[in-house]
Amino acid sequence: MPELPEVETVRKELSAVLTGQRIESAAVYCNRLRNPIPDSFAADVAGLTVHEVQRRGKYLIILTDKEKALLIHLGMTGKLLLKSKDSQLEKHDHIVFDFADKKLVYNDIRRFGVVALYDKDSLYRIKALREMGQEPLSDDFTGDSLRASLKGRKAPIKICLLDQTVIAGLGNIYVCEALFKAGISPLRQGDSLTEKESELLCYYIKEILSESVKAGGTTFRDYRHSDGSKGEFVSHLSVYGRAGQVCSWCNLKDSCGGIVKINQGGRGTFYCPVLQK
DNA sequence: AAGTTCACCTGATGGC
DNA sequence: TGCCATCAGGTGAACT
Repeated sequence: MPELPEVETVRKELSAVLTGQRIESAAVYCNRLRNPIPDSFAADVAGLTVHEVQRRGKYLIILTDKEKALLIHLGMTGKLLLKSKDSQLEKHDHIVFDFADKKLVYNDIRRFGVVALYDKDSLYRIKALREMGQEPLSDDFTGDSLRASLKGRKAPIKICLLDQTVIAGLGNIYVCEALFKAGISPLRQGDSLTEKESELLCYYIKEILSESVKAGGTTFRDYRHSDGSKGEFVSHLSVYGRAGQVCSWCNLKDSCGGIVKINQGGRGTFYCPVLQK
């Protein structure tokens, strides 16, 4: 579910509400997430004060005092919801953090997410963070750096772009969308992109992600803002979830294309075979 | 090393 | 109505 724009949206919301706030107490209702939550978790986070909410790829990093950091990944169906103190516990609410006048609820239907507390200095020793690729919205992510990280990659470009060690934060929706905008077939070998194509792909990755952040992300099914509302970017999607429809480019050019759905690595890929070569 | 397949989990949807 | 198969925005382990 949540890719970079969705996680960034939640980051901004949590940062605005929780910075400077203290976790009065916490409760774990189900500890079976991707990694089991240790029994000491609730006691360990109680009393920590939020200093800053950061994002790296699809991970949220909540930095607190006492040199601690909460690491959160929303998996496929994770949500972080800010609720009033008197709100009721709902189905799939697994962890509740109580603040002075709010509570932060971690809800996750499929329980593929991650919630863990680390010492600040050990955080970046975690494999996923240590090996994470470039942030696509940073200035040092360029056509050249993208091409360099794709060097020697024989897997399809679609698969490469989903690899978080190649580039951080892209998921199935935005990979499909960026490849469409750049006119590149998802079937192309990763290292087959020319200098010009890498430049174009880099440009559209930045564009699609930043436009989606502006719209508060994409709610295709489960994703929600921290107030429970939906992300508005879904209406801007060109190919994802649009199998059978005529693509906007073909429509403009009056050619006979249609968006098709294929399977790559066990996941759906949407693209226009006429436009994307 | 890098590519591929599969498991993890719940719920929605569609065919019979 | 029920039952079954399939699919879903992610990732990491275990194969080749």
